[in-house]
Amino acid sequence: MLQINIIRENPKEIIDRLAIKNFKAEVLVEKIILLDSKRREVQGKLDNNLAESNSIAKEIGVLFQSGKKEEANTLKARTAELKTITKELSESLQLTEKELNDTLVLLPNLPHPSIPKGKGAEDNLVVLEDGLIPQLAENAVPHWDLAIKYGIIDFETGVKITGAGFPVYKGKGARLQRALINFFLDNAVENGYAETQPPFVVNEDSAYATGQLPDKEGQMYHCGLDNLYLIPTAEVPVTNIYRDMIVRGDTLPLKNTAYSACFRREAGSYGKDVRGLNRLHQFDKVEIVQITHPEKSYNTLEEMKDYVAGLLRKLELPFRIVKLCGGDMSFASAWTYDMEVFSAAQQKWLEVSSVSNFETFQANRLKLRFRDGESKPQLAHTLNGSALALPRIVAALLENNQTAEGIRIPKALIPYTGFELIN
RNA sequence: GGAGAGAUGGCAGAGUGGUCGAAUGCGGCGGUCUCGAAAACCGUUGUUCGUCGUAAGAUGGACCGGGGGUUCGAAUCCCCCUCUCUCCGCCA
Repeated sequence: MLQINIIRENPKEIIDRLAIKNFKAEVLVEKIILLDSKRREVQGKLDNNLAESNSIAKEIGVLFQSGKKEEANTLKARTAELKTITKELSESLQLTEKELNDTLVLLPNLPHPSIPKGKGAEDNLVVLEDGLIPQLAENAVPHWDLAIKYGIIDFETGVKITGAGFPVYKGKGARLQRALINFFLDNAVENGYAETQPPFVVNEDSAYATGQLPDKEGQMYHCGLDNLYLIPTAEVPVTNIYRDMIVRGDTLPLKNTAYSACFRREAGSYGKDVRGLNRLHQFDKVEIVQITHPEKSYNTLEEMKDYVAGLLRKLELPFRIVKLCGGDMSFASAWTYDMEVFSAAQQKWLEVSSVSNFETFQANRLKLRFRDGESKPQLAHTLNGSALALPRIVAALLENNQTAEGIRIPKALIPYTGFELIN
């Protein structure tokens, strides 16, 4: 959520910058400015009313104690009038505030000034390509066929026990999952991220604070009986650790990593994009989260980007990094890098990580602030990224490393898997 | 699932319906003392929204889990909700 004072001070700039995200903000901004000034006007009146009521109440108290009942009763008559006005005003204030807030949450985050305008994925900027794209043998097959061939991922049994998008990993497939999770966590810890095990289910407040609610409700699995949501990413519980907090400035940056299963309804997805491991309802991911000082967040973004690139190099996967254009960026992000791995049998780039700086957009809803010395609390910046999401990594590993003897495990991973070959 | 207790400032913990944003202790910050530190002593110590001000600040409002109500006046009384804790039951 954007801060109201920024909108109040530079409405024109807000509109222009949101246009980069192909978002037409004129009407909303106008409405917000109007509601904001109404809010302040009403609040001023209400405050004056309450001030008068308060002072009369005090007078009455004094009069009662000195036994001047009649005078007290005269004053009571006046407070009755004030009371009606106060009630009206505070109802009006509540309504205005709610409407203002409801409108405010509709505005996406401002893209960083360096973000190019663009319609969609085709306008993203490739900032780095790394690794060699393997030349596969004639008879190379996509990962869903390899999964069956080696008996490591069982999609059909997943359908039986749950439904499509919930595969069962078996044998070396399951072992590979566990190896990747440990590999990613160990790397993150070595890089200064504090390992965390958050709940996989969150309450409404948390889902709201990180922006899943109110608008992306349909993307999450909901436990109606307890009104809890299955997390779509560890970002939600991990970032919420810091909800409603004012931290000391010298404790920044706060760095956390967490493994979690992620649950996504993926309503509306269909077709060949969902084949095999490409898009699942439940998947595993290791997430990295940082809370930083506003002045340092863009250095941090680069650092996180490089960190993820390092992981992909260790896995010996060909990848590219794209800087998303305005049109392809998420609602809450100010700057996003996507990391895409080349899956050689599918001949496709698969997104395996997304690293974003949200600046104060999330912190504002989270009420996550820091204080430098004695100064006023100030909103922190939040960043997060996948490091990494497993299914597409597995897809690429299987496809790119297929040989006549079996699937070769990258060197860095062998200590974790305990085997060099899936055969 | 059953029974009970509770929710107050960073923490602990008081608070006959009026002068309570809230005692006290701890912690934090500043100072005195000291070569320095500890101890002791003194002072200070929340968030948020208006208005005025370039600012420092001044001033008014709100906030004692959340929401309603009673009252001239609510941390204090009433109702609803949420959460936490204890005991019993069940159980990884």
